[in-house]
Amino acid sequence: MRLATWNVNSVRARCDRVVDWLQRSDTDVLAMQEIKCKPEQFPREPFEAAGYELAIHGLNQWNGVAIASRVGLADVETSFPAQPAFGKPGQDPVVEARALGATAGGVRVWSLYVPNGRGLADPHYAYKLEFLRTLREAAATWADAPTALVGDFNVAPLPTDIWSEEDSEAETHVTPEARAAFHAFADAGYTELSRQFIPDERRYTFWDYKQLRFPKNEGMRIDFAYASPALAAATTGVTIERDERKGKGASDHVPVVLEIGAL
DNA sequence: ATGACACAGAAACTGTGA
Repeated sequence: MRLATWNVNSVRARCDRVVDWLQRSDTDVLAMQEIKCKPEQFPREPFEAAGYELAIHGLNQWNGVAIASRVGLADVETSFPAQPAFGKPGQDPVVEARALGATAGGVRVWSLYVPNGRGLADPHYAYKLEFLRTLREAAATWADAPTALVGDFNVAPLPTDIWSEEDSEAETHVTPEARAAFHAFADAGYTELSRQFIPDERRYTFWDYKQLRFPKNEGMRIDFAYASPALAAATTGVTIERDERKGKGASDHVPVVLEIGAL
């Protein structure tokens, strides 16, 4: 089975490219982030015509997560236990559309879009750390089953996971706190599989649209796949689909794909 | 060889992303 994660940066703007890649890559399950729409706005038809079922969680034009599967899709959850809410001062906090769980092909798949953090003094940064902490606590209770925590973690865990640690637009991605919160999933029994299979430096999953970042390979590795022990043992390979960043109409992120054998 | 921000809606601008 092939399981992928991809921050698509609007599924409506990217629909053709996403479905085309799904079929070309022979992917069975795709966890998407930043679909940027409500369920009723999601372009279901091309996915269903290609043989995929859908689970969709979106509240408005921001965030939004989905899972497409052609190997079954069951037991959908639209948040994890104790997932934190966020709201601007004076607004009611909302549990945003940043997590979606479903069982596909025998794997409990969580499509995750970790908050950006915005700035070190911004409440969004505390929200990001709290999101990672509560997710890890929930994940610790799932570790006995084949479980995949995949998505955009918005953390560059190693200095070599970012083209420049001085990039002010990514200051919340490289702090000791954010990196510790990322690595803590290992304490819950999980293995990050892209690192295990692709230890090379400067192998990024995101390149900003601005300033020729992609042709200059000035990016970040921020999309990851944490696996519980049973899933980690069954995974035989990982790829980063760098070619999907090329050309007009690309997302600023590319897919990360797990090749999974018998569980 | 990949190419000089993009997406959505509150819309001819702002919020958001990273």
